[in-house]
Amino acid sequence: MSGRLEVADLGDGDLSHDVVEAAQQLLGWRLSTTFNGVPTEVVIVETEAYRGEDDPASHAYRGRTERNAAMYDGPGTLYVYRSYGVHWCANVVTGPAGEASAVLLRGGVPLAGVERMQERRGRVDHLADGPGKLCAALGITGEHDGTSLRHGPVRLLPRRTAEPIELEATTRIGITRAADRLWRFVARGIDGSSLAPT
DNA sequence: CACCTGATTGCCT
DNA sequence: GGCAATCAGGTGA
Repeated sequence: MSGRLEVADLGDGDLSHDVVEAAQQLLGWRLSTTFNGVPTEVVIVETEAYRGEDDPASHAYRGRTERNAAMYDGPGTLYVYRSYGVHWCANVVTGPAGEASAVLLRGGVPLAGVERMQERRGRVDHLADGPGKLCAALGITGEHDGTSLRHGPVRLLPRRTAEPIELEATTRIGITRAADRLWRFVARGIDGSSLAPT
């Protein structure tokens, strides 16, 4: 479904508010890892909101399981799951605490450590333009599930610019239940060239 | 560029 | 046992 254009609130970095709002505000934020002394970083340009046990498309829809336990750990937790038995996908858990809501990080634009990402991906382009690719580029795996995005090995960093971000809201990708909600958000006009690498 | 398909494995019914 | 919050490579317009 085609979407509608909006402008994201800048937000305050507080992940405890509603997951749909958080999904929009996370656009322009950065995700970084440093393994073996080599930093890699992307700017987030595509997200999807999954609203806890109320959302038929959420992994938490049928309550807590071993896989989705990190979703119940509260805002700022990283939830990583395996998709289609092959890929890792990363989520930012949001509030309210215990609601088990999370924002799936569906795409990023490389900002730093591009050579390392190219090694991990085994190619030079399309490094992080998909949820599985984003994790592969940053070296995020299931061993990072449940870690803190503020203090852990995978860090969420505030956006650098105060410019409002223009975004498109569309239906979520690859799901069958609750497929009509416009809870996918794609940032427009971010290509990484205007943001200096760390 | 749009659409189609095989690969691959863990999770839940 | 069926399905899934995907990816990459192929085909054809």
